[in-house]
Amino acid sequence: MGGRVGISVTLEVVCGKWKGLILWKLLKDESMRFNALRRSLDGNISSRILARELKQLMNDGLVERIDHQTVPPHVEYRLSPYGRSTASFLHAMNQWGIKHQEELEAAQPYPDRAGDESTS
Amino acid sequence: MGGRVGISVTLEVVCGKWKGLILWKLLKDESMRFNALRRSLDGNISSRILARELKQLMNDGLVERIDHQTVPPHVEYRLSPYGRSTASFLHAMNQWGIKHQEELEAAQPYPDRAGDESTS
DNA sequence: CGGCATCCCGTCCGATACTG
DNA sequence: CAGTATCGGACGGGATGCCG
Repeated sequence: MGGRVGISVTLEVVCGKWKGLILWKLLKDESMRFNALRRSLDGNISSRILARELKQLMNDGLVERIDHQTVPPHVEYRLSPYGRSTASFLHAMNQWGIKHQEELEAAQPYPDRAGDESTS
Repeated sequence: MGGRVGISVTLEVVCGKWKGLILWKLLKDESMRFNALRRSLDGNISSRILARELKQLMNDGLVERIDHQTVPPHVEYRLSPYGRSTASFLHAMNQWGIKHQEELEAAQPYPDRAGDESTS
């Protein structure tokens, strides 16, 4: 068929709005605490979503959770050795994304605002 | 912030269940007709979805549409030169996906089907 | 053949509130 | 601080049917 390829697997792991960003962030900073990570991600991911994404990432064996067992809680998240292997395609995606953005700007200096004259 | 990075852009372009697969397919076969492409994708993508994905891909300048203007219709889709540049990260994703699958099998020989009663 | 229209459902994601 | 509970909206994706 051609459908059952590695791409699909990777997509399942990285897809969605946040997973890629989380991995990317964790790839650069050794480990991060829950709320620190949360604030670093554009600042507008809800704790509910972050918790879920993290859980899924842990399920896939990419992220490790270190609970310092203190009060107040101090939990850190970091990439597992295997999680670090995502760097291979994450870097490629990042590079391409940067170039793609330039491409877009070059092709459409003014994103079409059909009808939006704003004469003022 | 750290959120506005290339990754996000790439994710927006490739994310979803099909986009990556479509690009991947088009990357290997020079050009394909609508239904041929459709059948090659695991066989179960609806024409509605394929049409939409293709449209979005064209919007992003990655895919070109060649209409032979014949009756019955003969339309072909192919990657634009820029679309071919996605190979950079697509290959990386594919490689990783293949390895990740092995990793999963090694770790969990029997994927848990918890809650899957399917009483039918 | 290559689509578009309609209906529908499940998931993704976010806001808000609350707990240990 | 590090989550969980609940609600609701938006969107992705599929089934079916029809049209040029």
